[in-house]
Amino acid sequence: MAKCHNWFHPQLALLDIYQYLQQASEWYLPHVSVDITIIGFQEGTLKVLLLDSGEKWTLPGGYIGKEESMNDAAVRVLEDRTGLTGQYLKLFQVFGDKSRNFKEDIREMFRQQGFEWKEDLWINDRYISMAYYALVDLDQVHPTGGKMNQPHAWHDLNDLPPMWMDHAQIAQGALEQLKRDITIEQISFNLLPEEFTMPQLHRLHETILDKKLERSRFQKKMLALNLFERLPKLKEDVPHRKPYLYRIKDADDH
Amino acid sequence: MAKCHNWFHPQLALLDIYQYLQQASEWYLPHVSVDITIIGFQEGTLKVLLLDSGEKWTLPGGYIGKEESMNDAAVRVLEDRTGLTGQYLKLFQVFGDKSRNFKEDIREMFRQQGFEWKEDLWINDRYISMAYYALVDLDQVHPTGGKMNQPHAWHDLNDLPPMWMDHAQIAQGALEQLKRDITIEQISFNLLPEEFTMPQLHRLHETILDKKLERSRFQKKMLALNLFERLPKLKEDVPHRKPYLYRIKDADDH
DNA sequence: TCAAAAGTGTTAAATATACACCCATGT
DNA sequence: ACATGGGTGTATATTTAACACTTTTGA
Repeated sequence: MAKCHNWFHPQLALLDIYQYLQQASEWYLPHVSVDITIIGFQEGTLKVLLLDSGEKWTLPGGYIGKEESMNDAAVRVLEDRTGLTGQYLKLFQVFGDKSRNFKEDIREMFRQQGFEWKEDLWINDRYISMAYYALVDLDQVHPTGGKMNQPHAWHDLNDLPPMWMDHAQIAQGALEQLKRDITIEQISFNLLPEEFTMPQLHRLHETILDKKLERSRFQKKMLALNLFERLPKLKEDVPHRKPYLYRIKDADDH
Repeated sequence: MAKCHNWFHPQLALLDIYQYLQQASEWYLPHVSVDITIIGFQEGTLKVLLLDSGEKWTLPGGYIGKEESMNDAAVRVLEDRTGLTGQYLKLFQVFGDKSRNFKEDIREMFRQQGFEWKEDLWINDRYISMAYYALVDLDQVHPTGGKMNQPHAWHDLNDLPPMWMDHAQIAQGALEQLKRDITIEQISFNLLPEEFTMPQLHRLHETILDKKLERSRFQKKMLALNLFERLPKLKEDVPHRKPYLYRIKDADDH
């Protein structure tokens, strides 16, 4: 269920790996992968969930089953990594360059892990990546590392570590798409807890767009959308005047 | 070079067809196709270039070569059909449903054409469609029917004939994307001749968005963009006062 | 000379912007 | 009481919308 460059785990025996690759090439569509930029928001910065693959990091990804719809594959991969369903998830771009393969990276990884590398391995193929981004409430996520229990961590989306292939570019593309999207439709609340305050939403938008937004105007514009309903006040943990809590209005009926 | 359901031509001998299918499965990535909604504008209505495949019509399409970038494949298909390069061309959606195959349609077509149908034909597979739309100056296009010289025709985009599979849905999606796109970026002029008038552009936007746009405001907004430069007047063929001609300013340098 | 289409201007409404003011809370 | 952050109001600028007026042209 993991991606071409994420399928292994140190504990796996040699046999298991080649067995897994054999099975995968039977179950999945060849030459097509799904990569997800899972975005969270914590302590005033945007985070992205990455997997540790040795020297470099990768986006969580997977393949599309031969009997599986593309979107279902994306939902499956996201759930596998975060344990969450029903999250905001959107295909935002397709990376289809002919030279897009992980051959050299995989060879290096095999060398590091002491596996025998073969030219005709399924995962050496050229892949078209279906690039999704997902918005999650970071505090709700308990990353599992997927079925393979891979090492993983939240990284600053604006300060990415060395990443494989074009994965840094994909994550960057996700951020740019997110910037465009929140100026048109109201989706940003997916990054916040179910109950949130306007100052929180305000800081979130400033962080995503990376620019100052006038406080008064932002609040009025958001409330004028008539999408949120006000609840009693927020108490705990805030040092000064307690802001109102809001949540999305009638999320189910429309 | 043609699409799974468009690859044949009545003149082709039986041998040629199976030979072609054999070659195609060697040259192209499996399970992935490229379909293009080629949009033109004529006599106040939006047109789309369709191929005649017997009972139903299809969008022009093709496959991605194993050594070819996805976008290059789209450019190639578009040029094959229209003889044009450098047109506005954009991936707008991916259709990845698991049940997306042409099995029954192909069987019916084979029956009509008197070919022997086989269960394991390459073209019976499930396909993920990379859906592009292209904007062309209809008067510049001399549709060739592609390398296969298939029958083809311009159809009204708002009054589509019976089409294969989800091709009507794809064309509809292209139109909806175009509506969204022209409200944000100025791309509509790609549907007009190189030199055009503001009334032409005005009618074009009204047609695409399917609603009245106030004439005065539209003209001022367009000119305020500072994207067009005014030329001498349009003469011939117009019945009343002759409008100014415009063209895009500095199309090359920016 | 008149109707139709094109080009431009003028005013009112709606929105965006900037900033001011008051409220609640912890120190 | 005062500094900080939150909530709201008000004056101004900008943009959008509606419509009026003038010009050109063919019938």
